[in-house]
Amino acid sequence: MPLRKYRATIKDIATRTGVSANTVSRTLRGLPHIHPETRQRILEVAKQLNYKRNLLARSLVLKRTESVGVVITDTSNPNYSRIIRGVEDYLYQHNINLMVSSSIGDEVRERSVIDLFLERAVDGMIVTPTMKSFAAIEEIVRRHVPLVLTNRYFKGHPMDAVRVDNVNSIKRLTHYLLDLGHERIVYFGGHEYVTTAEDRYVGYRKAMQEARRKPAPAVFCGTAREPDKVNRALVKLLRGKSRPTAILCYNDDLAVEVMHRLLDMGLSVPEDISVAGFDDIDMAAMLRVPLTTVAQPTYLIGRKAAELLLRRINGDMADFPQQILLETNIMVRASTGPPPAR
Amino acid sequence: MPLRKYRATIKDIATRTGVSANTVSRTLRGLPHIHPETRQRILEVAKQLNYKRNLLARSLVLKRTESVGVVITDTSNPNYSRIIRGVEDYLYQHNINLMVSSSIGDEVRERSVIDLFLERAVDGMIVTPTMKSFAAIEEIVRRHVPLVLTNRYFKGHPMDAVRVDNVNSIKRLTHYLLDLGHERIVYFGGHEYVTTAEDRYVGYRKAMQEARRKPAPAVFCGTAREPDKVNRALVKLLRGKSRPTAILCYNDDLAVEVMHRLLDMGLSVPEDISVAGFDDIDMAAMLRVPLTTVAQPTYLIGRKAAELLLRRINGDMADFPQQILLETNIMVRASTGPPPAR
DNA sequence: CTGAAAGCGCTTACAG
DNA sequence: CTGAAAGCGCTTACAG
Repeated sequence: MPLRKYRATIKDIATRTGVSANTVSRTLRGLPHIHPETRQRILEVAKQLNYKRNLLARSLVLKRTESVGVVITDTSNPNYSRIIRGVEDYLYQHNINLMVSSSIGDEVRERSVIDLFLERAVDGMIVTPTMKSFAAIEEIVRRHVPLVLTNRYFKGHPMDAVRVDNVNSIKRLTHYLLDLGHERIVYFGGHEYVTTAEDRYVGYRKAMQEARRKPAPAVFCGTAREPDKVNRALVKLLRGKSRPTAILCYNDDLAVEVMHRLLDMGLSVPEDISVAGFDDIDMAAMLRVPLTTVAQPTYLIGRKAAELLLRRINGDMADFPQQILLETNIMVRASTGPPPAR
Repeated sequence: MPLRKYRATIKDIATRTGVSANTVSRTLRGLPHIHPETRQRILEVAKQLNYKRNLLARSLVLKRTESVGVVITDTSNPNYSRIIRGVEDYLYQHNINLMVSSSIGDEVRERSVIDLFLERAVDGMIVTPTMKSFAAIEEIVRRHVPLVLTNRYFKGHPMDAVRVDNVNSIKRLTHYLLDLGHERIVYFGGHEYVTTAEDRYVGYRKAMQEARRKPAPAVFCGTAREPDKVNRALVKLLRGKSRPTAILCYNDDLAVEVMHRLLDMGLSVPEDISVAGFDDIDMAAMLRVPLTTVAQPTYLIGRKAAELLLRRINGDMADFPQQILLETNIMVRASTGPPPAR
């Protein structure tokens, strides 16, 4: 049994001031045509009762909640929490509340948190889809609730999205390795159903083709959260007849894992094998062997997504669907170098 | 102008089914005493209209929003975002929405986000106070909105709180250093108005006193976000007549900063000087010199806070005010060792 | 400049 | 088993 909290209402102020609720409401909202004395009395009583408006009631009539929902893979992962912070800072300026939920890459949880946001009548959503199902996303669209995707996107479903150009980023990174003299470069890790992993593989292939090298098949062996799978794939890769001289990892978490495995095996990075990642996580520069990687503007992704979403919420549908691609930076560090001499 | 979204209501279902709104409502909530045929018709129409309940309206009458607000220093900092994730996972099981806001250590922003949560009528809040003012927190209490603090607390204001025992944790860490033979140990960094920093200094002093060593004055020189201040303090410390053989840093971010400065100066860690931190951030184990530190159960702090908060929201005031102290772990790594021989 | 009434989409007694 | 009415705390036309 919840404790009964007293909360002054507009009506309370009205009766104590001897005016109507209408007048109180208009005064509180700063609308004109209120007699100065009336206004002052109302304001005084409001303060005295410690009045705070009830946004619930307001939202119900306005059909606008001034709240936005973010569904993201994992709120505790800095790659995502920085996006959240970017969203948050922008929304804060507009007095809009932010609800967050982690999908943890699980389509059931994804569906469930999206449904709850829908029931809660958020004005819009920003989501990094799990990509395991389109149903939940489709439901948002069907209900005409403004939606901006981040990081990933669905092919053949034109929707607003903010992300980096994964294809091009990895292409540049691959060219950098090619220029160092590498020939046997492998794309390693990630899930093929996630567009980021797929796009990165595409970028790698493009670079290889441009350099007239034969691309190697991608090793979609999962993420750092599945270390056993990753390890098996890595061992297999190294045992193959033509061992790669460079490994492009799906992301930094994986690259850290891979690099440490290699070092544990007694190999040297980058002397025996170069390793590169994606994300530029905090520890990348601090590692025993600082990691070459691609820096994503995560905070900015969040901010841009929030900006676009608010435009949509306010009815501005210009350039729909809009794909905002943000710039990445190749951070060259010690984990990559020329291939070993033959 | 927001686009007009169509949304089926209970009334829509009622008219199309030829029953009253009451009956629809009771059916949808799974209450008994509904004729099976009526129920089925209602359920069918609801599905057909793609009905989703409007939690806003529900909350208004129930005086319960099934939402909770979290105010934390910085949602993008893993030390905090893991707390959020702990809160989130627990709330998810109870179908409660989570709103988050960063105070960024700024009392104005803190006040403002708390006020918005209050207007939004959250059922309760979890906050890591900035400690720069008590007013915002007091407002929550005054309105009888359930509140659980995390990490920090206000002296002389008994409130529910979940945190680690900073005093004891640092005491143990200091004893470990004393046992290694250190005599000149310094507590470094943080702000004196933050209870965590203060408590850590107290813990250090206690250990020193127990070992009959003279505690050194704390160097409250701020956090890693104020690198210049920190650096000046560090240089001054090292130039002093009795240079410390070990530095206990307020947190890991600071310890990383300090350690790298020392290495840059050509000093060896831990041969010339030992360095320890607090938090066990991800990179701590991966650094060039892996960092000795205190691991906090951040996820669990969030989870426990959420558990306690839900109990309070449900009217269970047992053991109020409750102070939940969670266990820490001293992670001994390479950044600490015996002091240099004289 | 101000008020009475209706309504947002639900739930809750109260009848029948 | 079902319905009519009132009400949650606001805002919005509409009068005056």
